Amino acid sequence: MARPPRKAASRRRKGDVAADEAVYGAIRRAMHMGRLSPGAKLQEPVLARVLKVSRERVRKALHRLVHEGWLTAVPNRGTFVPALSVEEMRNIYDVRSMLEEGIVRRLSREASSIVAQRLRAHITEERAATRSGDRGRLFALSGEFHILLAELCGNDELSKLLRGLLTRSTMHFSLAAPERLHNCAGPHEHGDIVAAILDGKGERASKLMLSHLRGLVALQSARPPAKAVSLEEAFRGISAAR
Amino acid sequence: MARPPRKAASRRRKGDVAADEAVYGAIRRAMHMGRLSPGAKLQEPVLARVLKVSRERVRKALHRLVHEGWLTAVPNRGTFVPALSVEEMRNIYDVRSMLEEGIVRRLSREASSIVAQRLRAHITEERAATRSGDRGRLFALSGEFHILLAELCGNDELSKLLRGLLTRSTMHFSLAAPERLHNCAGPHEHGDIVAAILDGKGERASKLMLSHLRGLVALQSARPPAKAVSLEEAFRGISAAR
DNA sequence: GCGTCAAGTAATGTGCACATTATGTCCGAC
DNA sequence: GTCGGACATAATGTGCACATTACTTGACGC
Repeated sequence: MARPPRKAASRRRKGDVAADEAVYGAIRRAMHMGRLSPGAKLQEPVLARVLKVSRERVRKALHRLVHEGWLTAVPNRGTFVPALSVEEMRNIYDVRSMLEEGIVRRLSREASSIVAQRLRAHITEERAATRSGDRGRLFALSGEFHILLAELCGNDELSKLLRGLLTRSTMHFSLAAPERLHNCAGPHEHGDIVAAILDGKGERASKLMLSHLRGLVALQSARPPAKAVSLEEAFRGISAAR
Repeated sequence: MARPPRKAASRRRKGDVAADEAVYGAIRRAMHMGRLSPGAKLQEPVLARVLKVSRERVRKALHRLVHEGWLTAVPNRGTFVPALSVEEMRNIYDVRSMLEEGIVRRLSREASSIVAQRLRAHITEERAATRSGDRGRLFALSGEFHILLAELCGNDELSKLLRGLLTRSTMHFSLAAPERLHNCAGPHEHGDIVAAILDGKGERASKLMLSHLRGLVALQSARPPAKAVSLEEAFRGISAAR
């Protein structure tokens, strides 16, 4: 016979796959909002108490974040927010350059009407966000532009890879300059790239994208001195309830 | 006071970070040797018994492998060897093309004498392995060639990314055609690419690499019907002891 | 006064027991 | 004979208790 239940069916949900995602998202949000300074230590008991979940769930989320490159783990020491050197950052943008150069080249070669429509719609949204001064929206749109380009290639591997690189890039913007309006130099640069793509000018689009990315690297030079705050403060208003 | 030890210092090693790596490597080796067919289910209790480790350690290794793309996890179902579709494979090679095209272009532009030396040494090794008929060595060298190119660029992010893509590519060679001599069409193709790089012919090197990668995709067309074996047989001779 | 070392404390790491879920099997009804 | 459902079994998922390690505080010796 089957083992008799002891605690008589606790009210916990069945799948609970959403709980992992919630914890993961909460930590990710805190980083994206610039609440965690580079070098900060993410203690499991504290996070478990703040997010109202078990320590094992926090551990799992931290492991995932470490594996994705968001955090750095030191054995028997803990998990930390990485303080990326300028060289690491430059490397990320180098890889992005290679991929995104290929992306705009391909899109310039074979841009369908659907692609053109989605690109133009995105630029329109960016301009609207700029006019209305919606900082958060523009920040998100600026990043999504690069994701959109990758997705329009129809290659899932490509999208996934670039998404990882981009999140790590934009994280540094959040950490370095949360007060900045947007992570990309301006919507008009995106507009120029789109125009070149839709004109079939692959070379020009490629060059514009490369200089655009170079501009982003330059923006990262000045980094504020990163004030340290407690985890309780960092996660104020952020929960795993979602 | 501190909690008194109960079992009086078991003989387990201190760090035990090597144990995780050993389990991870054992599973990875089994896949690389073509012992696990696509669709095979990796059961935690079986692996724990075969590899002589705890189930939690197996779980951790499986989670890592899933996150790296080697395995696929279905909630409450288990972990499986993915049966990659031809489209997924084509996507991987597409991304590889973008990255490796940029790599050879860069190396052609700024190839130092050290780079030249290492490239020539690698080609020499490949030729020696071909002459002596050492299948395993040649197989490994063929893959490492692409890794070497990435590493010579001096970009850690690039190396790491390409390594992930390449292992997934070569895994399919192992799964699809373990009896094949090498995963690349031949060492002479690698030699031609190196020659073009060292001559500073970026365009030619780029075109050679692209056709080389296209050739690899073509090799994958014929896939044998994947006979199913038990995990005990698959891991015969493979242990976590290393 | 300063460096060194030892004990306490709180973190991380891990094995275990239990709950939950899916799968396979058998029996019965139609 | 086949379809449907309930039960048994074995897997996965998770919280908990404990071991181990690192850091901190304090005292002692030089």
